[in-house]
This record gives sequence, C-alpha cells and structure tokens, in this order.
Amino acid sequence: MSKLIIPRKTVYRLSLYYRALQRAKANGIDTVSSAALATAAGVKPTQLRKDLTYFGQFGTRGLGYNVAQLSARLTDVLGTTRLQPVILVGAGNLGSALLKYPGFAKEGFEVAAAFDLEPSRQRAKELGVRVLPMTKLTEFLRGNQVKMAILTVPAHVAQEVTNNMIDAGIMAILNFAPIILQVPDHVVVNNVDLAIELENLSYFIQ
Amino acid sequence: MSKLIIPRKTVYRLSLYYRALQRAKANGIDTVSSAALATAAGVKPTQLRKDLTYFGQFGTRGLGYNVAQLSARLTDVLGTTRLQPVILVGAGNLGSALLKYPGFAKEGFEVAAAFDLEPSRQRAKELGVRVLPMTKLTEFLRGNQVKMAILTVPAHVAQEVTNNMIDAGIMAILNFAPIILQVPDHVVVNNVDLAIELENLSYFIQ
DNA sequence: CTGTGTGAAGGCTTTCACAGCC
DNA sequence: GGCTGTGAAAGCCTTCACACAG
Repeated sequence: MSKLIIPRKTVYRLSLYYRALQRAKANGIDTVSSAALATAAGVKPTQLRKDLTYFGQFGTRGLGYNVAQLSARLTDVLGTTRLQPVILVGAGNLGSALLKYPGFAKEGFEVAAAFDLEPSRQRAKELGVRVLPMTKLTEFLRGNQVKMAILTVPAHVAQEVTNNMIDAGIMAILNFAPIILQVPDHVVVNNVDLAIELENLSYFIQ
Repeated sequence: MSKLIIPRKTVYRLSLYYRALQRAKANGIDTVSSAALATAAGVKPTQLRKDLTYFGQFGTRGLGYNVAQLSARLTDVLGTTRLQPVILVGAGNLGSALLKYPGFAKEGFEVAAAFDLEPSRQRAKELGVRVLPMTKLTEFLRGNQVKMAILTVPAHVAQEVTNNMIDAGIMAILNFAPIILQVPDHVVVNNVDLAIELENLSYFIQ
C-alpha cells in the first residue's frame, strides 16, 4: 500500500467519486471522463484529476477512466475492501433510525451490536440487531475486533461514554452528540451536527 | 449589518463557539478566555481570536470575553436571532427520527410541515407535525414564507424533488440523500452523508 | 482532436510572533 | 502577568496552463 500522504479533503472526495462511479456502473457505463465524473461528484475536473494523481495514474488520454478499474482502486485506498464492523451506542430516536437506515449495509458497514441504557427484546427484534445494555460495552469491545463506533447518546453523557469506548479499544467515532469530544491523538472523530448544519444554512440566506 | 465577507469555515466555527458559550452560560460562567472557549470548540485559541476579528472586537485584554455579550453578537451574525421555519421532505425512517429530534427546536428551528408520498393522520399525530402529501409541496411553499428544507427522500427522487422546491422558492437545503444535487447559484446546499462519514473514518484507522 | 497528468501560480486558512491594553 | 488583537509568514488546497498520449 502506498504510504503517500493524501490530504484529508482529497480522501473525503474519493468517497464522492466512488459513489458516482457506482452509479455509472449501474447505468452500464464503463468509461467516464474527468469532466463527467467531476460533475456527478460536484467538483471541478482538474481537482478530480489532481486528487487521483496522489495514488497513481488511471486514465487513458483522449478517453477517460475505466469505471471498474478506478472503483477497485478507490475501495483499496479507502480501506473499504472488507466489511467493517461498527457498533452503535445510544438507541434513542436517532440511533434507532440509523439502525434501520439501509445506507450503511449498502456501503459495506455491518452494525455488530447496539448499546442502550434500557435495551429491550422487542426493540432488538424491531431493529434487527442485538441491543445490549451499556454495562456490556467494554466487555463486548474487548471480545470483538470492532474499531468504529456511531455515537448517538445525549450530549451530557457523550464524553463519558467516549472515554469508556476508547479504554476498550475504539479507534474511530462518528459523533452525533452536539459537543466536541476530547480524545487522544490516535482516535479519529467525525462530527455530524444537524443543528449546526441548519444554522450554517440560515447564515447564507440572510 | 456588516457586509464583510466572512470565510465559510469561520461561519461554521461561529456555531461551535456559540454552542460552547451556551454551555458556559448554563454553568454560570460569565467570562471566558479564548483558550478555554477554543478547547470547548475543538480549535486553537489563535484561530478563535482571528475568527472573531472578522466582525469586531469583543474581548477585554488580560481577562477574556463576556459570555452573554459574545453570544448575542454571534446570534446576530449567524442570523439565528429570529425563529427560522423549515420544512422536511420525506418522512421515512430518517425523516421521522429527525422530526422527533429535540435538537432542532432547541436551536431555534421550527418544522412548519413535513411532506411524504403517503402521509397518514396517525403518523402526523405521532410526530407532532402536520404531514402533507408531496403534491401539496409547491402550494404550501408559495403560501408560506419558508426558505429552508431538510431533504430525506431516497436518492433516486432527490433531484426531482429539489427542482420542485427550488421552483417554489426554497433557498437552502440540508440534504441527506447520498447524491450531489445540481442547483442554481442562489441556492445553498449542505450535505450530510452518513455512509461517507463512516467510509472516511475507516480510511484513518487502516 | 480529445482528454489526462502535472509543475507552477494563485488563493485561501491557519499559525506565529508580538504589540497593546487591562 | 495575563490575555486579546493583528500584520506577517507559513502551510495547504485549488486552479491554471500546457505538455503529452491515444
């Protein structure tokens, strides 16, 4: 694997390109130009080309990119070649909705288990995932090789739950709690903050 | 209102600062240093100070910032002084969860109505919002002054629904569909793509 | 002639270093 | 002494311009 440093923003866009390629594939297209792919991903053609050069050359001049080949290389770079197990912590409204959301499985993520303060059999059946009590979190993480967590607990317990998860070996957190988590350097956090996104939009329509 | 151009990223961070200030206020703190506020918002102190200089001076040297005063100025800049009505389109799993999510109302956004292909009375009661059929979308937008929309429909209809909303006057869209929407310049889109966030995390733990 | 690959230029953001004020 | 405000420097990312391959 190439040890080249790929800029954060480029990595993010690689996922967009991958998505667009999947759609192209579904439509029976097997060659795309940087212009077409860039439009589908919402970026400029030069940027797409520059992004791709970070890890090699794939295009055929005068023609474009081979869809299958480029997607394969992208999954490889992104580390999504294999199924990645994930846990979800906090099965409230948002957490439950995410468990039912088909997008995760579709993109290669399997929710190994969900955790909640008050797990119920019925809930578990409804959601199609085992829902364990919060007290089993550490034990579960130690017993299974899960590195990623989706955090959908209330803000006031988010940091505490995070500390526990990190102690038990979690490396990456997708955080929906509206708070900035303090974590050590080896742990990655991506924040999704719905209220902030709305607030941000409201600024631009003033 | 100052017509200064504030960088996109700064605007985004202003929301983070605002959040942190609210927490400080709740804890009875009325003066914070840039260092403390920056930590709470997950940024560096110099960046916070630089961000604030885009629209004035607020701090007292040797002391810090007045919490109440700074929050007031931030709501003003962000345009969240008044309640901002929003519609939600697509009341599936994710859409329903968002309607029940207390974070929106808390931050000053009111969901004026939700739209779905198959609205039901019971659903509406459950969600505490009126759920109208998709066919009423245009009519509703024309009759009410709503500029912002949360889009939680399946990807394959997202662009079409978007076109309709824009025709009817929508100016800003918070898009959860995993697709890049093509919109005219005067319309702002913020994308929230859960699968991509996970994919992104998985890259960093390779 | 079409469309990729890429050094160089340009633009935007962050960080530094320190002057200024309480 | 402590902490803000800010020009200047550094770093990062995007865009341009054009060489080059099919």
